[in-house]
Amino acid sequence: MRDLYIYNSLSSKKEKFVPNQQGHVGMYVCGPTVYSNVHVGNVRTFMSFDMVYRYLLHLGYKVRYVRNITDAGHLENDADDGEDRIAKKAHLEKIEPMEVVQRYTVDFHNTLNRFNFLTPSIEPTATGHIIEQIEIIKQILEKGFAYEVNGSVYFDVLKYNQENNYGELSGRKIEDLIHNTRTLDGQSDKKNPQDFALWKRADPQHIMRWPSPWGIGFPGWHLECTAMSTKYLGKNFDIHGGGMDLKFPHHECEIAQAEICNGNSPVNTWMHANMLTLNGQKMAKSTGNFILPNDFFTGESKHLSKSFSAGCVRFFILQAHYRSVLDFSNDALLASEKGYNKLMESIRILETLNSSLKTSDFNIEAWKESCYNAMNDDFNSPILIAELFSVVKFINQVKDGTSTVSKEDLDLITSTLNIFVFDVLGLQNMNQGANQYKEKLKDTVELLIKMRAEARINKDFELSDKIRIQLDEIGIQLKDSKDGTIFKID
RNA sequence: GGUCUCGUGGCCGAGUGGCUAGGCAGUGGUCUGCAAAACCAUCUACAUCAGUUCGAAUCUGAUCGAGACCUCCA
Repeated sequence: MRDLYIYNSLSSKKEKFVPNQQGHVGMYVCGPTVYSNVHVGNVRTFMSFDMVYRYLLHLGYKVRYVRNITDAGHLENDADDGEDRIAKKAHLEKIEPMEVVQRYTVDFHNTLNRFNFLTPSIEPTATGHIIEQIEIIKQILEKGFAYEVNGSVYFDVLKYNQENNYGELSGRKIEDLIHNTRTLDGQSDKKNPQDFALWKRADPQHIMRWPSPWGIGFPGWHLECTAMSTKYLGKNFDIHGGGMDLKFPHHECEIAQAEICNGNSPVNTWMHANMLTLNGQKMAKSTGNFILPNDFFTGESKHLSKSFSAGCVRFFILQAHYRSVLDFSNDALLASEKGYNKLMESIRILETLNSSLKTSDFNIEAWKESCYNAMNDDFNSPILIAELFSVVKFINQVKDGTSTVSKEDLDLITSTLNIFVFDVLGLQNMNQGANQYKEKLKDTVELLIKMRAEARINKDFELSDKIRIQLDEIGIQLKDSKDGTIFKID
């Protein structure tokens, strides 16, 4: 099998992926701050890494996939009086911060489950790692790269930059940062605006508070990822992922903290998933320009003309490369839905195909290789999907009798499609989950098909059309072919 | 204002110095009692201008336009 190449944000190049430990991969992905429902943009990022995780697993790697839950420390802004997002929500709703965390963590998991996500190996929380975070702050203070002011501790970015390169990931120069930093009110505690908080003093009214050597307070946002990635994946690990918008300053700060604390660059391959836009603008909670996953299922949104299945949405998202901006629109989703249904339908047809002695001009081995080549080239799911459609066409040709397939190749198509459609892309198999009702429904529809066929033989087209049209209205579509009639349920 | 990315046919989206992904929509055909589905064929492209090259949508420069980050954000 060929090598896997991944685009590394740190070098801005596609690089051959070689894990630290042969056969094992450590991957950390920045998870959500659980202060509100995840929107579709959030889902896209996590889906990108779900696909990465799935493909690495398929390649046979033992992957430790860590995706955190931020349940403390994420401030509204960087000013001294910046409010913790969770605490703010708790104030507003007059409930405990941990009730906020619980509510939206559950929502997060429910949403991802509907989109058929695999569960990460570890899903640690910031509040569960306060001790580890305090230990890191101590080390950074000891090494002289942080300073304490009024019960808060800040990372000294300018000092760090003397020996290291702050901005190496996002391609920024410290001089530009200094020059361009907007002055915010209430930043008096910091020596420089570029410095970032490792620990913040908690005001008496601040409800999220922990004791520390510097007084009662709470950890800074960037710190949790360093603490948890180091704890579970080590001082140097293979892949760190997150949304493009976290590249600066969040990931830059993570690198700085780890460099000082551990003495080396923490991550070999940085991966950044691009934004999902709506009306050409980034989907963001703060601007109100977003749609929630549930809107797809109900269809009740000004942006949607109808409801869409989770599988269809998943297909829509994976039809774009994870590093490209994807613009969401109802029309694009409608087009994807048709393509998705066509793909799924062909998988169903595949089960009914008869093999013959040999396969006519379709090279299954070469096709399979093309699928792997697509994924090995920086997880190019759109190319993979294009390849899948080439076999969809072939399947339909065999069904129509214009092509033939050998038993061996039929098995190879089936196994390869199962790998890429279900294991790698994570598209749900609508054939699965069969139950007694489904079986009975099938028998019922087949009875109607038989009745319609009889009506057609008797040229009673009024009755035959009535059966077909009324079934269609229910959402059951009949498809005639030379070999008889099959049906499809939307 | 600074840094970066992008601008592909009716829509969405790959790709790349010569061999014109794919899906959806359109058109013609096969099939059908009529349809639908499927299959076959087919039409729309590479923002603009200039340069490099035997050859550029792909490289370079300029222009215009869009977006991301610089402040919380997946």
